[in-house]
Amino acid sequence: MFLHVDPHNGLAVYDQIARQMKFAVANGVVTSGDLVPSVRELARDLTINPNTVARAYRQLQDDGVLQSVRGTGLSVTSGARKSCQAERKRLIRTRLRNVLIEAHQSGLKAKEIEELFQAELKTTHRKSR
Amino acid sequence: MFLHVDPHNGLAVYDQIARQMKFAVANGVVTSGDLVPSVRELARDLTINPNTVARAYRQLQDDGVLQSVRGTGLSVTSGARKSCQAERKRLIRTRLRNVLIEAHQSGLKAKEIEELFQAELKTTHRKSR
Amino acid sequence: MFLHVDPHNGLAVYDQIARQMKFAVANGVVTSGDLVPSVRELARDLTINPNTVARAYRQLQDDGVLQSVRGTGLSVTSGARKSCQAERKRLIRTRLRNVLIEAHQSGLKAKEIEELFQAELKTTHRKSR
Amino acid sequence: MFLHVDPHNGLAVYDQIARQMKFAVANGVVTSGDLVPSVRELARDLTINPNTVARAYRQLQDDGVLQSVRGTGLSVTSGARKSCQAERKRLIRTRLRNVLIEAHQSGLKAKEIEELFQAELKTTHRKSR
DNA sequence: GTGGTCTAGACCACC
DNA sequence: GTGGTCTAGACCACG
Repeated sequence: MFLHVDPHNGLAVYDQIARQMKFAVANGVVTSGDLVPSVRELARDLTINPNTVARAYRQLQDDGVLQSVRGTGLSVTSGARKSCQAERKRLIRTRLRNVLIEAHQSGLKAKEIEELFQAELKTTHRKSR
Repeated sequence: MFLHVDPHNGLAVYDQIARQMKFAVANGVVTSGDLVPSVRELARDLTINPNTVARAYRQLQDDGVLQSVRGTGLSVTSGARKSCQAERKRLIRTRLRNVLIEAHQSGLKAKEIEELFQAELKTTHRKSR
Repeated sequence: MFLHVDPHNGLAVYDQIARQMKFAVANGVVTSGDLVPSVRELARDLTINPNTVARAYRQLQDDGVLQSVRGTGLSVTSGARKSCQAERKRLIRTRLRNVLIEAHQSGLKAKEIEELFQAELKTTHRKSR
Repeated sequence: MFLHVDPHNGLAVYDQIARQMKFAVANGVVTSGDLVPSVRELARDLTINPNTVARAYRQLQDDGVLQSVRGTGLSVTSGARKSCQAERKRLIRTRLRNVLIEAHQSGLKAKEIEELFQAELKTTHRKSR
């Protein structure tokens, strides 16, 4: 199973599940039509409360990532991959903007923040060429 | 007064106060030895409960930014500016790294993320020459 | 329950709770992963206000002794025992030094203070063989 | 002037004055019959509120260390030195006992606490032979 | 059920 | 006037 959860990390457990599921969809780990694990099964695997899994799945349905297949379970929707990738990129852009805004307010010059960026970029993307 | 607060911000009010105060210290808006507004005065100005202000100030004491002067009020500690600036920079670096890590995991190439960065940098730092 | 509190103690109630909790952790009365009593339960047992307990627990979180498990309660962190023991020993050494410094300034000779020490040691450690 | 005061040190300012005065009396820095500085003068020297000095002097009168000399000021009482020395010794004994009690509760063996004591004693009393 | 936050109002010691 | 502590009661998100 590609999901793992940490009750100590500050983020709500249901949110961790939803995010990781979207991540998995965006990266093609699960694709359109795939059935996701049942609420009970996933709850057992992660040793968490089934209500929590149900809540995560409900949110994923609200976000159009999952759809219920009557009598069978929940499956990944057809347009899910594209929308998850788009949401992901949007999210990253927003967070990047927020960091830059704060950096600006802190008095960091464009040059300084760019140096920081290049340094971090090297460490995070070093193997991605 | 240099502080303003939004109860619908998602962030706890006491935390907003503490952060903005550290920000003000880092930028020299208030300097070592200055008395910060009294608990009651600030609570009145922000129309919030004095306990909430007190909690923010208590946290700032725990963080070594403020110190109590008995019967007089709370003053900014001597080393506060440097430590606040350092904390601020550290915070920004960490957040920047987190965004880049997530971008990397999302499959964005170094080139793509750099384009995003340059675009956002222009909008946030346009007036900082 | 291993906690008891005296409102007339001079020490703040929330501080008494925090200290005794650290004490309990240091001595292994509660160990890593254990859930501490809930805020409401402990408040009821000690017949004090839940906010006071919450404040004690918040401080213990700040000190890295407790961590919150969302929707479940507060648990003792993994490294807590060692850090609590270390803090405890450090505290005792400091207080001992302060007493000796004051004794020295008061003009007590090493011999006199040692007699005092031996006398008190007998009464406090008589059963510790 | 042999008195100095720190508003940041946690202890009440009036208490700092009273303690230091008793200390000075115990050590013979000021002796029976000596006039202590007037409230106004001392307040000016320490740049603190005269009320605070007055409170310290009032407590010293209550403790029998100072007495008012009509139209002249406050002088050190005749038995002050002995009583201050006695109080000082009593205070030290109490604090020493408290440290030992806590050490005992922390599980330190008599041998360990004695080692700590001897080590600290060397550093504090090294020049007092 | 759990903790987290906030409000309201009270009392204290200190300057 | 100042901060520090405590009580009481409310609302929220989470599991």
